Amino acid sequence: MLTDRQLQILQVIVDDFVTSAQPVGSRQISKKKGINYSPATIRNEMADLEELGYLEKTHVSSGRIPSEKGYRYYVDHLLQPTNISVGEINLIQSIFENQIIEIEQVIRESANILSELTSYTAILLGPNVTKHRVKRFQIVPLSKQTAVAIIVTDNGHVESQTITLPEGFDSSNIEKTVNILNERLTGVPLNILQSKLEKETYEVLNQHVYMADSIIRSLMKVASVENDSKIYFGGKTNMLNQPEFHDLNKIRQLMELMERKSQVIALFQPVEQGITIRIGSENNHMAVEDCSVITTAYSVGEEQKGAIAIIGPKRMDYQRVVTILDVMRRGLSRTLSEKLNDGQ
Amino acid sequence: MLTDRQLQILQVIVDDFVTSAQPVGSRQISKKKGINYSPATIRNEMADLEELGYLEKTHVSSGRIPSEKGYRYYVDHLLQPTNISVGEINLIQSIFENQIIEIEQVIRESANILSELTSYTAILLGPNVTKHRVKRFQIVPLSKQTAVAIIVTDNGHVESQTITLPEGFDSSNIEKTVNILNERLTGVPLNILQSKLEKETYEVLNQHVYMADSIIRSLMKVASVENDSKIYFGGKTNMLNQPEFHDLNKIRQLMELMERKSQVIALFQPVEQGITIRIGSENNHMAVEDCSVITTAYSVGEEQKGAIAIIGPKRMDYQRVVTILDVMRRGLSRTLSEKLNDGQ
DNA sequence: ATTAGCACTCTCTGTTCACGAGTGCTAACA
DNA sequence: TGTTAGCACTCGTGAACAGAGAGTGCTAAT
Repeated sequence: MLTDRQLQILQVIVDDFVTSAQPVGSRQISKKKGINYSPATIRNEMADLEELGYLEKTHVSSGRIPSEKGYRYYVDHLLQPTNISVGEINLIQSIFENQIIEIEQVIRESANILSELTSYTAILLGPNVTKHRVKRFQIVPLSKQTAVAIIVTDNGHVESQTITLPEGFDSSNIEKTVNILNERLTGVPLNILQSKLEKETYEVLNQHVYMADSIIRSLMKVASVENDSKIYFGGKTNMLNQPEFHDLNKIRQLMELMERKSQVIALFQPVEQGITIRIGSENNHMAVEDCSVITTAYSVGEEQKGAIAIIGPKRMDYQRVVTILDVMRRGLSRTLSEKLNDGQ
Repeated sequence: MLTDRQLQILQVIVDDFVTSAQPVGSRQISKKKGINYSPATIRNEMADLEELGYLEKTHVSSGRIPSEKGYRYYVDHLLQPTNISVGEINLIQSIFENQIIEIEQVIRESANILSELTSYTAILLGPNVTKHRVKRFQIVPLSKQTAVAIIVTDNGHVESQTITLPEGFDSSNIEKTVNILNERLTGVPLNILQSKLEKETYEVLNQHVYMADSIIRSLMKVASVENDSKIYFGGKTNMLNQPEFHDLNKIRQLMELMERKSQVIALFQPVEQGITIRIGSENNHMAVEDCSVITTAYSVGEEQKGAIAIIGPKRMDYQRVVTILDVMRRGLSRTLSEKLNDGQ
């Protein structure tokens, strides 16, 4: 267990290092107000903290920097809610005030504002559409062989795909198909749509229209809604301003990570209640081993969840980011849920 | 006018510098086969070429590198068609062979293959949808106040938007509206849809349904199809491997450029027939002053055009890129036009 | 017209050196 | 016993410098 004085010193070191990016020396600490010990005393404490694994040195006679364990202790025990300025809160709120705006646009804006306020990189996952329910099927013929199949969900999300029609599949066939689909599948959530189509609907369709299996196969494509949601970035290049990213290789790794959807989504895993902070190697990915990732989820209505992440250097202003993220999460959840309810 | 020997030397310098990224010296040139002059002779010629503005030195006793004017001369006069390997051609063709694939997917793949083959960054502009014609309108009600308005075009493109319905706008109103829209607007190209809606359609609608102006205002939103097309990237991080981009500032500028849609589109301007090569400052943009941008257009059917660009360092393998780009352009035009015709 | 030879310039790399910041340890002190 | 002053030691940084290597421009010879 750490003594009060050790906690105090750890806190000062983290706070100082976060802003300066320079190893913190004993003299520097002793000059901080609230600290009334000589540098020598502080050196002794720092040696202890290092032995316990909370601090590190960059070289034998440098000041100390927090280790991952040190950051972890800091975020678990020393993090205090900060006040962010009224102006900043207003900036966040301003996104939600515009009434007409589309959901997608709100999220896009949020990503930008988050990155601006934190000067780190913001990633937003759009709300998962797989829980949406089918509101209406539609098939619009384009030519004798092709048509567009459309699914509208109860939230106004639209999926579409051009499909090939079987030879001789005429408009009465289309009409029958659409009727059966709407009758049988309205209200079905997208994530189980494919299996429903394949099993129950196929039977019925087969009895009433010609070449049902061909048309079902086409429809399966539309129903295979990307189960990974859309990704929105803000401040993708912000990391280039951080001194720890003066290394080309790190930049490349990070940029490549952000190009790969699956890896970006992996950053959010596992999803937990509240705000999650993952420091450096806790992210289990080389490209972000010098980064911390702070994630949280927002909810739209009861079932759909989206997620927010801020990626910054390990030397991140955790207090500030946590506070901002919390404001944003609440705002998004409230606003998007309202929009959803308006729509039902 | 340059002598044959000067041309020969210019060509060798460009070719050599393209692969080595190092200033080329006289001794090095004299050892190339096809060159039968001593280093001293070559030095004299190089001094002349420098005086004429085709070559530059990085410092007073370095070898020479091509100036922008040198590159310009090279691409205008010395570029010879290269053969790219059969394997590479096959790789490109392979994208087009898969029959089922969607247009969007073909373009996405093309961007990736292009960046892989060139090891530069590829940008593709999707075909402009503003020339598509309306095939079908649809309004799907979600609740009493909201609905989704959908436009399907003759090419199978789908635009949708949630709209607010006027108080008391019931399903018979919706039906009437949709009928009028389809009757009046089928076949109208998207780029003039808004004005048609606002003028002619408004009149008619106003006579038959309740609160027509409110509904028209909502529909205008759907019709405001983004006139700038979708952008697809391949190998966004490839530039990080180029030695001229060891400078953080340049990287940042380039990355930021690629985040801004309008600036990316500006890179393609002006669009000209055939393949356009813009070298360094010819691009009129700081972020790409050390880059060359090679662009070309592909066509889908008769009217729609998409565009392809390759961004690399000025020290780019122009011959290879031009050849690859040409293969890709033809392939894309042919394949996408076929897909389009299948659909009509 | 071409080329060999030579002096000169500039970059690059490695070395040395002094400086400053910071530490760990010991001994003195309250 | 906890705290502090003092001191020797370590290491990173930046400047100065030297030598090697690559390449040039010029002159004189071919």
